[in-house]
Amino acid sequence: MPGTEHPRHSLDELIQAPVRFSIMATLSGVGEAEFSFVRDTVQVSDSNLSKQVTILENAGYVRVRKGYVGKRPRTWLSLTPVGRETFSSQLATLQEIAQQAAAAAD
Amino acid sequence: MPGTEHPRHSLDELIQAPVRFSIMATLSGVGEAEFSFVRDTVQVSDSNLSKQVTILENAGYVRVRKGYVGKRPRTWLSLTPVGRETFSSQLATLQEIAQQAAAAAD
DNA sequence: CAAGTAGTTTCCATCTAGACAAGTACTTCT
DNA sequence: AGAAGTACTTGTCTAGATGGAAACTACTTG
Repeated sequence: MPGTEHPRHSLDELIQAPVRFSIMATLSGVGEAEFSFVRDTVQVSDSNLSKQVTILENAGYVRVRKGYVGKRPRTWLSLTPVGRETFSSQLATLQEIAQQAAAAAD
Repeated sequence: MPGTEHPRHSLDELIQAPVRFSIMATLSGVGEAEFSFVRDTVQVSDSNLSKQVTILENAGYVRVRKGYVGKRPRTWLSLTPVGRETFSSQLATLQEIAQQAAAAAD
């Protein structure tokens, strides 16, 4: 099908990056996760996670909730509905790219 | 499910990059493809494809065969067995991540 | 001989991840 | 009370990745 745009072009650049993809993937598997849980799961430094989360938050993909456990501050992260939708269509696009290859084989 | 490793850890970063992922996807659907076919399918410049293919070749994922059509030089690309295996497990991992995400959405 | 083909390589400009250091605002320990 | 620790946040800096444009290679064709 010439003239058709390759599905790669509809990938979301923001969550293409491995670290952000991983943060989204981690959050997609749970409802809400603590900052430290995500940091340990993705294996990234505090500062890096903090920065990437800010980017994701500004994009409207991640919700940051601050509260306390006892008297200590704590941060919880979760996907917003938009973030969840975006991540799932990113995965769908990836599958589409994989399948488009099979179609081209004819 | 705490304590369980998130599937994202088994993603290969080399083929996480959209252009390389797309090249692998294109090649996975065919036995062997011409350089120009891949270039047009993935919609990437000659120079970019040439560079990415070198990276994939050095990684052992793509085989580059040079020959002639008539008297003109031509390059064919194909996945090596390792490349094919790597790409297919990348897809399986993506699928797994998608399923976890869907499960958490309930 | 000029132009074209099929890539390849170089130059460059941009973008980004991630390390490291320091800062903030408390809380807890001694 | 003062020192140390907790839970991030922010600033600075650098190495590496990306990709377009243009020059280059080695022929072939008009």
